[in-house]
Amino acid sequence: MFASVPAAKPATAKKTAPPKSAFKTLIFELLENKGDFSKLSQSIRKSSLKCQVNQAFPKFLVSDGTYFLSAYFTKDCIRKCHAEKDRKVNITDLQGGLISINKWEVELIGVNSAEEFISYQNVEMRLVVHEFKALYGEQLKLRKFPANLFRDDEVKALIQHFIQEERSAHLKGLKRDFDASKPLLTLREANTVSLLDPSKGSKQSADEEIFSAFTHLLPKNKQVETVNLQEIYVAEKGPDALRQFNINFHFAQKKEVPCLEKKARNLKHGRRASHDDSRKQPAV
Amino acid sequence: MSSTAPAAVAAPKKARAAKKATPSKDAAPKAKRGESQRYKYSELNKASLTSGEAQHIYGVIIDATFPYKTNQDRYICSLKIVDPSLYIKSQKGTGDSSDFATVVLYAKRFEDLPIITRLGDIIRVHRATLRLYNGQRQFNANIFYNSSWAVFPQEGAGHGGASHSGKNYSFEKSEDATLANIRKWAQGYFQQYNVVSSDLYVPLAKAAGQKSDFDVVAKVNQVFELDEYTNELRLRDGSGAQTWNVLALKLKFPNVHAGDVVRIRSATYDETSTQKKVLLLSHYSNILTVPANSKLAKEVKAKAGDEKLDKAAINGVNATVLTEVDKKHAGLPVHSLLDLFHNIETDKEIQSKDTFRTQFYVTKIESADVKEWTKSYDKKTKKGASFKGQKGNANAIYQVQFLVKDVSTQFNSNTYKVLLYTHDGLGANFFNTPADNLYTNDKAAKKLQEYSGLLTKFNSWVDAVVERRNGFYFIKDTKIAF
DNA sequence: GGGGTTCTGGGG
DNA sequence: CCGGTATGGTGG
DNA sequence: CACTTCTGTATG
Repeated sequence: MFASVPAAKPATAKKTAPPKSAFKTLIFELLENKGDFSKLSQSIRKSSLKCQVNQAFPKFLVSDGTYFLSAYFTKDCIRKCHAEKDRKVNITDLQGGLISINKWEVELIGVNSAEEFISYQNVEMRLVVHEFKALYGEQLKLRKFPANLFRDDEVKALIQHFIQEERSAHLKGLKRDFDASKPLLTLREANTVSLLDPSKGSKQSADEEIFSAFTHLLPKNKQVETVNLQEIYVAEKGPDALRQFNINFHFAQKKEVPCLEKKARNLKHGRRASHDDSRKQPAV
Repeated sequence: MSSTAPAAVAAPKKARAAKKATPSKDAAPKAKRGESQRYKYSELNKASLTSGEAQHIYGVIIDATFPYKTNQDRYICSLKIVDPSLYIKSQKGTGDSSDFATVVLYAKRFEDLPIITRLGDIIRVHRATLRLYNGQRQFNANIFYNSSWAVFPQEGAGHGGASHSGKNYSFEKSEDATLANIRKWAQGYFQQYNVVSSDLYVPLAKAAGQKSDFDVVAKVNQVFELDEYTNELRLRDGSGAQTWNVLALKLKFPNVHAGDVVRIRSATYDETSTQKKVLLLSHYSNILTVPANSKLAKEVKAKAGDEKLDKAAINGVNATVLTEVDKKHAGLPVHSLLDLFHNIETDKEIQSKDTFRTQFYVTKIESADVKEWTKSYDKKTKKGASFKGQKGNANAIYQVQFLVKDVSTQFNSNTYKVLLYTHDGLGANFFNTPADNLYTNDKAAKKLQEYSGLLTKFNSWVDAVVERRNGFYFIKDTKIAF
């Protein structure tokens, strides 16, 4: 949960209590406001998000202790944390640590959910980080296994609801001059009403393609610019490291050791009698 | 008969795994020539705890995890089994934890482990080692080395329909009796005993209070297709009025059906869901169906009951089906809108039929003006005329178009027309009120207005039978259920 | 082993 | 020099 | 034949 976010206090009076997850509250609010971040209450927008970094690469995943989503950094943000003289912060070394995201925003964008697993039905709530601080001292007593926010039952329903409203608004605004004199060739043509603007000359048979041109999803050119994480990785660790990272996929290698937590763990070594070998001896 | 070595049976189905399971070293496989028994099966409670030798066992499965990954190159499937020498005798109340054995199967690949979908199926394990773990008899088997398993369905005779590790599996003729015996015993056991004792799961009413993960035994009241990958199961066990929701991936749990009683191995209470009750699963969680004729399934079914549909429940929180289909179509297969409007162009099978069951939600109803939902129908000209300004209700029929959508067409830009045109009698009872002049019949108009609102509400679904006539789909034998 | 993956990040 | 890979050895 | 274990070599 957020450190200072009154996440438990939705701007609008709701019938149900807010969920015990900052990210879930956030997506509730954002969808309720049709993706308009500026409409969220100031107490939410100006709060800091204290998050655990679940993974730094190849996607930067942060969790609120319950759910994780993907975070994106602005150019300014990267520049600032790389400029720290004494304690330069490497984004890609934050895995396992805590960060406090002090300046941020969220936006609703259209993506391909077949490729982006931090999304649902081609909708993603994108967390853009303008400014953050690494919290080295604090302990990580957050939930160990956060879940994908976009796999939550209620979040899915919420996004479905959003899409459905977008669609029916679209449908309502569609001027449909049905030319009865024109012969209908196929059953599909006779029975299909497309959301696509017929005046644009688009083919009526939009069977395969994906429609996500909803008015409240930001197009690419309206999104806040963020730095590609792979570029950050190369900048911080060099091109060799990236190559090594990719090689590690070819033959799955050892688990990457989070930079921040690999110190205090040389104490335990006594291989507990693992019983995954029927020929090994001792019972318990 | 020639008393030769047992013939290895070619896998009857396509093998799940790519490995071989040729008998390898250890204990039993020392069949002297002339002897026909290479494997000797130990009763669960008599297998040696001290020898450390590999042993071979048959057991009845009463619980199992889904095969899950534990690190870069290890997968585990852990199960509970019983047999006539070691089984849970308590019918209710606390069971004795020593009254079953556990089996832990280790493998390098997901495909090398069994996916257990039913309680009561029989598992055979070759070359397992037995040890005591937390007071339990635990059989460990390294499938990545020389152990192997085979799972035989509780239903059916012989060893057909078995799944197994390796490319093939052996089956000696003496095992016919072994298998038949344990099947018979299991049958009786499941009918007389609860099998899953009450300390092995918690009532749904107590789910919210659980500190960590827990198991559930409940009836699946409904399987709702949430999206192209996911079903939402509606569970009840009679311990409270609530219906619980759990998301179950279609691919992972393809065999869960409405009406089944299931055991969920490992769920947690979702503290973030405020609008409905939700259970969360993990990658090691499993959903196992409890045999329908078992004592346990019957008890749970009797307790769970059905959740009746009422208008107040149509609040957008849970997806709700507002209609019911005439029982005579119970066997009619369901087709998606993709089938009805797209695949029909190429699929001969669909082209050859004209009546389908289908499910959809309504994005818009035309006419937008409810009073225009009915017309006065002229049989000669086959035209409907508005009742506006008219008296009486001569030849009243419904003429309503639903613009609809479903999971299969979720991403495309289309909405599809499904018609309620009652001029030939199709769908005449859909709205539970005969077609009438809605400019004069205020009561009917009001009722239809309410239906209109509920049908187009988010999470409202229509389950309908449609008939294709002249290139259009007409609803029939379907009515709103309240 | 009553559990924690991932080029598999909607079987794992 | 470390660790992963390829190769030969082993039991069934 | 598939698996484990040991050894030597190529690779970085």
